Parts: sequence; C-alpha cells; structure tokens
Amino acid sequence: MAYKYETVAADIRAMVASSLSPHQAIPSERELEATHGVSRLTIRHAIATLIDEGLLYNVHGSGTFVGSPTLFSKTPKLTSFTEDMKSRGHEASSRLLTMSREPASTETAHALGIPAGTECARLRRLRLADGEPIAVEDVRVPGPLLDIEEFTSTSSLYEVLADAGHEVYRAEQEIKAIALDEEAAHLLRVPLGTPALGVSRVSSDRRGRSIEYAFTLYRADRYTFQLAVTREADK
Amino acid sequence: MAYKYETVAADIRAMVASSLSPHQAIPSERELEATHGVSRLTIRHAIATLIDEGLLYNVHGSGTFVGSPTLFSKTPKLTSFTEDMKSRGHEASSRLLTMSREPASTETAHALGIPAGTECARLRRLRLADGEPIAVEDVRVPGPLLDIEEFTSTSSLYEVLADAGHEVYRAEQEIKAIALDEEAAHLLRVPLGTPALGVSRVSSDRRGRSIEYAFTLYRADRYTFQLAVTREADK
DNA sequence: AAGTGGTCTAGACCACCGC
DNA sequence: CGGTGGTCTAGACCACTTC
Repeated sequence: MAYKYETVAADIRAMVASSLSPHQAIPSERELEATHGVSRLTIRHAIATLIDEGLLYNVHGSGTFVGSPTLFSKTPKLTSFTEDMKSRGHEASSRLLTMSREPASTETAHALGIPAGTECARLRRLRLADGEPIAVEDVRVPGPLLDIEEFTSTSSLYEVLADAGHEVYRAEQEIKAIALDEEAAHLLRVPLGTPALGVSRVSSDRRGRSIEYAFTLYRADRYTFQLAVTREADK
Repeated sequence: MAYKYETVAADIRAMVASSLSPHQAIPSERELEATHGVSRLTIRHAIATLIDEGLLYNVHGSGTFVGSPTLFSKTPKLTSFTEDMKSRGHEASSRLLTMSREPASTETAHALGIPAGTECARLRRLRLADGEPIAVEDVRVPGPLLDIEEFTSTSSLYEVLADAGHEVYRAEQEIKAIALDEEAAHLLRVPLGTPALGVSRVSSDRRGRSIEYAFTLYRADRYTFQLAVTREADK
C-alpha cells in the first residue's frame, strides 16, 4: 500500500546510500520525473520528505544535494523513553515507584487545561538504562483516560493510552537545570545537590487535547538533550 | 512580491485571529479555492505553512481546525540570542569579554570538521537580559570566515557572518546540566556550584558547511529551554 | 452517501544560479 | 544563456470521517 512518492523516496534513499557522497548532486527533478515515470510534483513530494529528514538539502537554481554527515540526525521528534534509549544504544527498563489517583493540583490543572481538583492518575517511575538509574519520572494523566488497574510496571504508557484511543501526537517541553533534592538524589544514586536536567512535558493528541503532564529529572552525567534546528520553519 | 500562497496564508491567519476559536474548523480547501480564486494546491501550500507554525491542525477526512493555545508556540527554530530574548520579552545586550585568534583545539576541530590547529576566531561574551547577566558564551569561528578586526561588542555575529556570505541556516545543539565553575559563577553573579544549562551548538550554512561552534552557559533561574515536538517528522 | 483531506497528472511560467 | 528548483493551474481519483 505504498504511495508513489514513498517508493520514489525509497529509491532516492537507496541511491544516496549506495553511490553518493555528501555534497554530491542527485539527479534533477525533471530527470527523476522521466526515469520514474511519475509527475514532477510526486518527485518533489518525495524529495521534501528526505529534506525533512536531513538526508538532502537543495539550493534554488542550483540543485539537490546529499547532506553532510553532521546534518544526518533528524529534527527532534517525540519519542517514548524506551524508543529514546534504544536510539542511544541502551536498553530501557523501569521500576514503578507509586501509582495513585489524586485530584489535580493547580499546577497540573493549568498544564493540562482541566479544572483544578479533577481526578488524575499519577505514576512515579524510576527509569533505568542498561540497569543503571538514569531518570525519575512523575506523570499525571486526566482521570477518564487511564485505567490504573490495568497498568503494570512493564506497560508502555503511550501504548496503553493509544489502545484507549488517545494517541500522543505532539508535546511541548521545557528544559531546565535543577539541583537534585534528597529523595531524587537517593533514587538516582548521586550526591544531594547534584545538577540534573529537569524536563516538563505536556503531551496532546492530534486535536490538541492534553493527554499527560510529565516531569522528569535526568542524571546530568548520563543524559543530554540533543536537537537540530533550522532557520526557517516553513518551506 | 508576495506569492499567492503567502497572501492566502495571511488571509487565513487574519480570519483565525479575528473570528475563530481553538478547535473550530476553517473553510474546506475547496471552499477556499473558490473564494480566493486560486488552485487547490496553492490553498494546501498555504495551509501547510500554517500547520508548521502550529496555528492549525488537520484531520484526514474531517477538516482543518484552529490549534489550541498550547500548540501556538512554534516548532523550534534557530534564533540569535537577541531574537530569542526579544521573543521572551526581554531586551538583550552584550559585553565582549575577550576576542582572539587561536588554533583549534581537538574538540573544536572535531565539532567544526576542520583539521586540528586551524586558526579560529574566538569570542567570549557575557549576555545580558534587561541589563542582568543571563549567560556566558564562548564561540569559535573557522579562521577565514570572520575578520575580528571589524567586530565590535555591539555587532551581531550572525549578521556579520551573513554579510560575509556565510548565512547560518541550521544548527545542532546539545543541552546538558552543569555545575558552574568559579569564573562563570562570578560573571553570572551566582554562588559557585549553582546548576546551569550548558548548550553546545554547531551551526552550518545551507550546504552543511560548519560556521561556528558555541558553548553557552545559561543561569538556570533565568533561562529555560522550550520546544515543541511531534510524533512524526514527515507529512 | 456526502464531505473532507491526501495523492497524482501534464502541463505552464517564474526566480535563481553558474558559466 | 541553459539548467535548476519554486510556484501555479484545472482537473482526476483515493482514503478517511461522519452521518
């Protein structure tokens, strides 16, 4: 069930991998149009997706070229902790610390855009990479969305939510530096006051309805945040 | 010299601002096609740019809708310190600490993809927001790109580089939490060991050629990093 | 079934780059 | 100047949502 632009994109990806070096030009759009027997718009659609990935770049009036290796890494995308760790070459695991239902604090209510006091499911988890503690996570999900009775320490929160019809599509994150308090320092096995990365995340579905509010503390010596940005968002 | 899709995008933006609330539908693509007298592809192009900005979202088979306020803030884009501060409602200023030419360290050479020992321009600047110190910045630019004799404390590095034909287009950043050393703590006027956000940035032009390698320490109590991410990068 | 956005065609002309 | 990517048209059909 592949669309034409997807097969064209796959063809170009294969051509780049097999026989082109960074900064070499790929065939022009009109050439690709002829060799693939599709319209130029379809070629452009395929190339646009590969530019999004950072595999190619183009210059108006000049051509389309293979990106340099430092441009390979993609624009930031939303991933689960497990996916994130896997992409970094680590095996993720998790230990459920507490699981409860509580009324939303004013902070949680504001973040999720719900009335204060609304019942929420709250999960606190210790996150491990290759068996070593790397982060402490504190998540709130609005009451009706998650049935905590069905949640176990090995469950993927995003999968459970998706199965219930709430697929996470987008998130806003705020990253700050924080000195660890006693409890978090103990859980992460570092001295009190050690700097850590604190990440607040509000996730929502495609329609912009809030799904979760999470605050995660990452050990600074084991975790850094990486992202690529471009000068213009449009195209 | 505005393109049609730009004027259509501006029209839609105005319509949203003046008379639509979050989650309300905008007119269908075929309606807009008729009312604006342009082809549907042009309408789609306009809508695509607005979706990129987070102003709209669409659902296949259902319609195109106004995004909720929490989705307003855009996907992360590359900005200068001055632009960044302005968007946060602060006035940026700068104090040039040191300016020199030095051979590239192995770290700098690796980051910029140049041979170790290549001469680079190095700038160290104290960054201020509303007159208060907020960050210490340490920037290296490969030798031939920047004439430090022409650089003053009020110059915009990106503008000077752009004037010399090296326009910053993309950057890769790494964010970590760090305890401030004595010198940085003194410059930022906080106690030794205070947590700070450390941001490494390698910027490149549209062709992927490295332009600058910067390391910036931000006061944790005055600066946080914000970004929106989506589940899939393509479309 | 009707309406929506998603893909696709076969052209055309414009804006930009390099020689 | 010729070749490149960027914009645009007027249609067509497909895939999905909603009723």
